[in-house]
Amino acid sequence: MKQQLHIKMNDKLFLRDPSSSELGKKIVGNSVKLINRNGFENFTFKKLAADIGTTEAGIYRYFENKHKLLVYLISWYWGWLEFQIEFKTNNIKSPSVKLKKIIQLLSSEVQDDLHTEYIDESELYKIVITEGSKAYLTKHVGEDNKKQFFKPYKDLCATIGNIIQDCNPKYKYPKSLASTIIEMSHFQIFFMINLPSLTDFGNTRKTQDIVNFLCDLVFSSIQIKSK
Amino acid sequence: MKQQLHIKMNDKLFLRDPSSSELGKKIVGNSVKLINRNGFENFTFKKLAADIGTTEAGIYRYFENKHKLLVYLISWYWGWLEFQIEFKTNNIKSPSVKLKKIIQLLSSEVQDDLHTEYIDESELYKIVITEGSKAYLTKHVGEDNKKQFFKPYKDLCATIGNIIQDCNPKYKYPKSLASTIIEMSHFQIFFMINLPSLTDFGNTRKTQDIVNFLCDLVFSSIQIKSK
DNA sequence: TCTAAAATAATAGTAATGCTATCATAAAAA
DNA sequence: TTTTTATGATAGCATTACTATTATTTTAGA
Repeated sequence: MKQQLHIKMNDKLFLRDPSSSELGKKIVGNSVKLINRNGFENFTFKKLAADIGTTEAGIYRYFENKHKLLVYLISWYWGWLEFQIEFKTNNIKSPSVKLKKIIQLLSSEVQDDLHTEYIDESELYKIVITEGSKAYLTKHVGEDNKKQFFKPYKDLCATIGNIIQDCNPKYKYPKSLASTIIEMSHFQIFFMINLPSLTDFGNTRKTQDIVNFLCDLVFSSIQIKSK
Repeated sequence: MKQQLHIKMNDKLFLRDPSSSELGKKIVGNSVKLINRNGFENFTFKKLAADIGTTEAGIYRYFENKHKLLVYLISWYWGWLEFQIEFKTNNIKSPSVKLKKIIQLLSSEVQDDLHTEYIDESELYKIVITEGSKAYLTKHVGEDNKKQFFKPYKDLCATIGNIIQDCNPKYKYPKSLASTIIEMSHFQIFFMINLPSLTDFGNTRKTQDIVNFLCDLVFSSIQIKSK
């Protein structure tokens, strides 16, 4: 039996833990596919229920509403990515090499991680790009934040901020630079694909170009003031 | 009579031009207030109709749906801002001074511009920050883009990109840097207010700090390679 | 193994949302 | 003055976003 990876989730995000049952796993797994196919706005619990052969009410037993499910998915992704980062930068000493690796992980298409059976990370990555910001761009960010819904995102941002600090302890904006890296890695991908004139990568459409852009941005910012 | 400023809008965004009638102006003006109060998700044409004393059907005669109205508002803002930028950087020769001024305009709370009677720009600015990305983060970006819905945004990005080029003709990512400036000026404000730990401005909560951060980011990126 | 608890399925129902259609009236243009 | 155009009033309908009820199945504990 393969080693399974379990991401611990904030239990205020669900009514019943979806990872604890087959139905729950189907809800999460298929929601990823459906949101990807239809977009979050056109995604409904009724369609999801039909898709997995259960009823709307069945899904409401797991998630209060579709926004909580979205936040769950996005949180799951950030938790998973934090783990990936930990794993893949584990033996890197140099903070700048580490930072570069993180930018790469943020900007590159994800392969389905076989250590997680019911979530297809490459599909989830697409959702994070297109729907990710909708998790917090709401009137109720404040309350959601109090309930710690954005902890995995904030943790990742703090991790990256610390590495930036390690690169240059005098740099004044480690956290803002960290959130800029995270957001821009995804936005530039979205723009490159959908509104290419907002980027310099419309012709090549290579994520490597985005990595180069972000590395250039980050390292010129933090090194210019280091000596 | 005061000089009136008219922003020319893409006429595929509406069914009847809202700027051509009192009702239309009320629809646009009050939608800004209502979206701000309730958030875009909880905003409905029914509520808007009640608010301005008309009927739902009345509003549908102007806008096909609330998403088109949102895109209209956001486009209007970008058009208005482009004009502001033109106006306020008019006599500035130095491209880097110009760029700094633009970053300031993007990041600073807007005063209600009295040259536009029915739209409160300071309210609209809040919508642009919280709801702006929802205009394009959809499954139908592609079609919307073909209909030129995002032209004002892309024009502004091109304007900024050109100024960046003027600062340093050798800089490789003028457009991506431009879109980064635009997006980040707003995201950092949103984060500062709602998720302050994602920024370095949680204590001060001054938009000037965001301006400083972005200027630092931009000028170290473009000048490091200039001689 | 029997029993009780918990999870699921099936069905129904309700208020709100996102529209479209119709018709009467009022205002503006020809 | 007539005709077009815009608005107002009302109705209706399919879908969404839920909640509630009951029956049935699965699981866990004694």
